[in-house]
Amino acid sequence: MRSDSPSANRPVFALVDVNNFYVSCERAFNPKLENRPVVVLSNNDGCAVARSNEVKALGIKMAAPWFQLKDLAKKHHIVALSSNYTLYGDMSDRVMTILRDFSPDVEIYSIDECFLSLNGLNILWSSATEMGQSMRQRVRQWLGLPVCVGFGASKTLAKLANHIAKKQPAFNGVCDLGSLSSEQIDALLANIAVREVWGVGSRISLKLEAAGIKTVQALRNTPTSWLRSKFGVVMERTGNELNGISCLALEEVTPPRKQIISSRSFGQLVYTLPELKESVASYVSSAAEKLRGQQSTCDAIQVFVETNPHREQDPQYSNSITVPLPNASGDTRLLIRAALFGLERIYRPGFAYKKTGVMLTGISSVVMSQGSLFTEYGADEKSTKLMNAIDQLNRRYGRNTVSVFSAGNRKPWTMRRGNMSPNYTTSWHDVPVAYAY
DNA sequence: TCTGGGGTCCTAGGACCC
DNA sequence: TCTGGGGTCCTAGGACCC
Repeated sequence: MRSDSPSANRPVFALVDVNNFYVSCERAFNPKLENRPVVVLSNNDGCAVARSNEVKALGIKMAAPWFQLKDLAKKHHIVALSSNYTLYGDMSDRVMTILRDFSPDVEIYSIDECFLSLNGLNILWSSATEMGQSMRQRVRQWLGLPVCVGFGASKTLAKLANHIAKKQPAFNGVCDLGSLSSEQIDALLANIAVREVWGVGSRISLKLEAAGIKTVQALRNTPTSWLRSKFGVVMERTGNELNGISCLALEEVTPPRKQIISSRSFGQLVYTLPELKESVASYVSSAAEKLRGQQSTCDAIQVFVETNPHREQDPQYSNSITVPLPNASGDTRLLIRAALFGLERIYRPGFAYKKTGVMLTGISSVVMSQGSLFTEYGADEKSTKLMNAIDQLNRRYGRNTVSVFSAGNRKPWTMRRGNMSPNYTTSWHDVPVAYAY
């Protein structure tokens, strides 16, 4: 099916995205920044993480190191601001609230973007374009933020339409691919680099270009079977999405995180274990807070350290270790103890450390249901059969913590799967599930 | 001197079990 | 006792996103 058929052309998704989000938030509270070149900097004022159009026009790239830009900044009077994530988070919530008035089906995709499902709602408007203009006006009027809106028959097309709305002034901030003829679409897509497609990053675009596929139009006309064989299922899906075959559904509820990272670069190099410990402890504490916030536990914590790879004259060292927990937990003190235990094992004196952090893994939701399973085995059988019984219990009740009692002394005991990865430990408490004797 | 901080999914390959 | 295939779990690494 190609996008020539009318049903494939009908817009199903909208993508709304705030232009230069962090910069626009700062401008909303300080109108003097309007029409001036502005950047917002990352932690420690290291990199430019948001740029106004004036700054983009100077050729300054995303995540460009600020110290390299100082001369340019002086010359063009660039205003540089430290980031204020509390403000941006709050503004983001307000944008999403406004957009929910346009459709109840909203997927918050990132801090400054969301997908809306139109689902026939657009009959309230004479056209999708009119609906998009109304969104723009309302967000601008109520919050002082500029947004662009793209409409398409798939999420990938809506993203692409948003890109067009942003780059081509003739669209006045709203682009509905469904309102264009196939000739118009062909002409548009033939002038957009393949790199701009959602899902095509730097590596894949290089390979595509080497194969002569340089524009979005060329990618759209590439057989999806070829994309599959060269790049896998993800690119195959992208190919289908570009042709108006929607493969990605709207995800309204954000699923709980499967890993939670907390890490940061140091403003100044760090040499000693006590300094690293202090940082690690505070990162664990914020990660654990997020973990409990989503009603989850984790069963392992990974901690890592890195020297500064940009200082090539210095000896380099980076390492990480995964510390399994005896029981799945979200307890800050326990997690800190585990992380510091790991940190001591990977710390090497004599290096200048630049970055450290932790990652919580093996995250599962806290399951309220209780389950128990009693099995009896002879001593010679217990290792295998007991593990099977426990796995079965895990599957049946979705629990990852269970208890094992030995008939002899009734004392709960734990067992580790000998040849499994050290990450995979099963431990038990709470519920008696099996007897072994 | 100064170079972000989060996340996701897919794949290949090893180890293990039956 | 020998052999082997299929399924599954795990990890590491690579790609992507903002």
